[in-house]
Amino acid sequence: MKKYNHRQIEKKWQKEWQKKKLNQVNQRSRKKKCYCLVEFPYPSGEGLHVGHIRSYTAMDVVARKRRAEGYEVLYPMGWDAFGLPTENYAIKTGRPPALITRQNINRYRKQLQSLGFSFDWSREINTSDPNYYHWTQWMFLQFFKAGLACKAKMPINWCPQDKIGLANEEVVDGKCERCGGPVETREKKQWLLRITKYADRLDRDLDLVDYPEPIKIQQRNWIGKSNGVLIKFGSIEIFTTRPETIFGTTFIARHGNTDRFTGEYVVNPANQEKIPIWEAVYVMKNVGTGAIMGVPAHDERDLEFARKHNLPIKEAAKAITEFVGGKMTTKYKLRDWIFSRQRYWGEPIPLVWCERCQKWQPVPEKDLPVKLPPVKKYQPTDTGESPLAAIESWVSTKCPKCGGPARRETDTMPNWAGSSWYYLAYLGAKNLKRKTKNRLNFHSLIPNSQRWLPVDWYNGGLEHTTLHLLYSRFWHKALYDLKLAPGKEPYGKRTSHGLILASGGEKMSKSRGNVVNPDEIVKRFGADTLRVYEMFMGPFDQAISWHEDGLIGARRFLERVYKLGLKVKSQKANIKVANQKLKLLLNQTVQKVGEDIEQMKFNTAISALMILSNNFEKEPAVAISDLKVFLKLLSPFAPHLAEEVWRGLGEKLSIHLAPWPRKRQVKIVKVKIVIQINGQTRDVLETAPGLEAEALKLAALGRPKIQLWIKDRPIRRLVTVPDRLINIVL
RNA sequence: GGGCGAGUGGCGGAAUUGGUAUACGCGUACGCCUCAGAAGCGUAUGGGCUUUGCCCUUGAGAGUUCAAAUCUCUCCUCGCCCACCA
Repeated sequence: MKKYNHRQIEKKWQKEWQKKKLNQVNQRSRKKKCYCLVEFPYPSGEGLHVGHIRSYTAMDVVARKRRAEGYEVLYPMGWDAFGLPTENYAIKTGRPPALITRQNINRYRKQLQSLGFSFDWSREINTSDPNYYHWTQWMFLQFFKAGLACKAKMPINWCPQDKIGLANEEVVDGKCERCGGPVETREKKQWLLRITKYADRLDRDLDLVDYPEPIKIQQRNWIGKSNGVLIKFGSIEIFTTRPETIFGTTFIARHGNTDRFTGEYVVNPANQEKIPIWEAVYVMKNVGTGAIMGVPAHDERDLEFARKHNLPIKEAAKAITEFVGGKMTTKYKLRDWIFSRQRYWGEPIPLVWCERCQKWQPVPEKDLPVKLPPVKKYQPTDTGESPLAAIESWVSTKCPKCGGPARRETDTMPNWAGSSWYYLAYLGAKNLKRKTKNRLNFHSLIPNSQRWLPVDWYNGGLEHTTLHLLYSRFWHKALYDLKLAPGKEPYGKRTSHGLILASGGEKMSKSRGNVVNPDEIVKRFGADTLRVYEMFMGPFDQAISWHEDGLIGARRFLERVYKLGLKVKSQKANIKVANQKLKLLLNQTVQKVGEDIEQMKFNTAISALMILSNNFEKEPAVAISDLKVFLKLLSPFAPHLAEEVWRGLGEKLSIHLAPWPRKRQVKIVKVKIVIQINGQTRDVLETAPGLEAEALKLAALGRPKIQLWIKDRPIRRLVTVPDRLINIVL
């Protein structure tokens, strides 16, 4: 075969790797472990997004490097399969969500497999599988029993025309996305998970993990810890972080729908002054105590409010020496996690309401999972309950405690539930499939968790920083307190990828019609080209636009590598030792690629590989061992092509079983020293390294170009940087 | 309103973290190859000029320094996330 035929090559090696089970992890291995995790996709109808590929390729590169470094690597994949779009599609088409989900998953799996990711497919999980949500429900019950779940009235978006509750996403500019009518706020009793109980630990334990600083900051801001003081103004207790400004208080305000004076007054405990009580829109109900002391002299919003309503604005108050009846306290902005949805396509909440006991009773563990019953209509009911409420035979049940008549909870869980513990589920993926699973307890379901947790490296999207990532940390901590999971934190290291935008710089979306289909690219250019392009296109953590032109560059690079393989294979003389320059470059590349992968600077890693292959091309002959080092460095990025060329050189074992190249010390024989005059580069000197400052000075001054610049002006100063630079200041 | 980022050729982007600005790739031009095209290969490619060489150039302006894309300050523009954070 003389031409780089990506279709044939990629299919061949994918089959071979699968047959040899190259990517299956041995959980009991004695080797050092490395758990690499990427956010599992929601199997939507649109198919795999090129953004998924960016994240998955990056971690695939890391996983492959770790294997080559001798680690036992777990790199799993699964499906975050519950969710609103599938349900809405079911409503539209009348087809069961489970069926739609199965079809979407099959498509996603095929797409992911076509890209040659080294996932351990024997551990595939699916959050909508009853074997999976069995345990999501089980964990919810543990939280319920531990007092972490409670029901409370919460506002929801309500469309009076369609008579359904709406997700935030379905409300566009205050209007219902379906009918365009106005959306109201309604109070509804919802299940809450008490994440606020963990606010302090979620904040504090960020010190224990290796997350990028902006992510830590964003989580801290979201949790919103603030130390302040509770002060009573008569019957109203306010929260302030600035107690010293109390003398400047000219009014008290609590949350209201409009700005209005209540007609009531209280006394300022600091100076016994009588001040009015107002209701104000700008005061937030959920922050602090929901009431503030208005200090226009110190707070701009207070000032604005006071101006608008002609309230007195005092000049700067004296510092308070001792405030009256105050109490030091800590408040958080974080709110409890609303855990119910009035929807069909989610995990049923495994509780029943018993009339006789007048209590919510947990479904006994032996009766788990509470399976989603088949329904005819997926529409929410007119009353805003989930479609499950319409199935009387399912709702009506017996109280597990007293045997009396009882009714099932018809709310389901949010999609964040299943994804909160999936890193654990991968460890027990094989057990989840077993028929005997009901006899397992949680500890034997998730084997070796002590050894395999925390996740060593978790890559995902920035948009999940304050939702999934925080929920999952909370879930883990709750499990930890119940002695169900090891360690305080689930994820040791977190990184994030930048968004891939369409070529115009806009978001890719179906409605804009600018979505790039990876299938076509794999077909036309090959999986390796797509992988290399996505790693080369720009800095990994930054948003970047898609440019089809760049694919051509990646493809050309791989074609040249292919040709290089043919050239080396057919060359007559077997070169054993490369020339000095090449040897140095080879070792620099080993170092550069290794370091760049660790820092996720994939674009410069590929660039270094291109420079090396360009240099190989210029040589009349290349040592086979040198080319093999290059191929090994390339193999995490372009696993199929690297394998093909590697085997073509006579190797019997897969390149992916070969060890990562070691750096060798190579003596540097020549350095370029920049000669500057007044900070401007005027000449470059090539010399042996280790030149002393005095010798360098003489060499520099001896250069004719430099002579011309200096003429007879006196040298005021000399600055030298060894083996790098000399600056002559005139 | 708050927070986090980012502004470098025609384009995507490099820059040893203060030490040759524009690596690598795309595009473009010319040449080779070819009956011809495509592909491939080679050379060139920030701008300007009075072109052995010189001057300018990292959003704008100032500052620190022998030396600034990099550090400091002021301003401008763009992206993302959150929200009336007491």
